[in-house]
Amino acid sequence: MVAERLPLSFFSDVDTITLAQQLLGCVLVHQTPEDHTSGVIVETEAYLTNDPACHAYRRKTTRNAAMFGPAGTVYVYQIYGMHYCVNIVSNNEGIGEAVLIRALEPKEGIEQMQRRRQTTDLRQLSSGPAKLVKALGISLPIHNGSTLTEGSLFITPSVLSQFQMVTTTRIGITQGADLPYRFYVKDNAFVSKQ
DNA sequence: CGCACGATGCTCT
DNA sequence: GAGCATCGTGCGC
Repeated sequence: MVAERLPLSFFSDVDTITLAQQLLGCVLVHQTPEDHTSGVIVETEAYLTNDPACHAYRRKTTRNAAMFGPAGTVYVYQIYGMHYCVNIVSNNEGIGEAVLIRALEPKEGIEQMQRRRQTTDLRQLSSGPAKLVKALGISLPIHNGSTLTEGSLFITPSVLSQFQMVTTTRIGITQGADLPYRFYVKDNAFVSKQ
């Protein structure tokens, strides 16, 4: 049984905070002819256009250009010189908002993920925004600016029938640190930080 | 166990 | 030139 990609309307018909909440339980998939890895999204953060922590807060630049694309666009950026993080762009074209994917529960292609992450510890495979990018083999040149309705990186519907969601402030930022824009699946072992 | 810190390079000021 | 939506290690308790 192969789950279908979520349609564009899943990303375009809701505001950014709602999308961040509704992405919990959905499955992020990287599928190429030689590779199939995936994980259940268990932690997200919303970044809004009027939010000082948002990369698109000031203006459109080379780095953040993908954030201004239509909902369902992929935004990948490099952080601390050595890591990469992946976002799902939300809201209308021209408005720089997105949802950061912060943690996955490993689902398919676990051996491949273990090779990429150089660890067999399932808890360490994708329990952080840069960890999951490495585990799934997401790359900036290939995926930044791509669309979830086409291409090798996509999202399929929720596999969690019922769960409790926890809302907190976001992790690792100084600006906008008091905003309650982080969401995660309660008691899930793969959330980056309870 | 938890906390502190260094790695490392690009982007924007 | 400063700062960064992180991670892994190393040390102290």
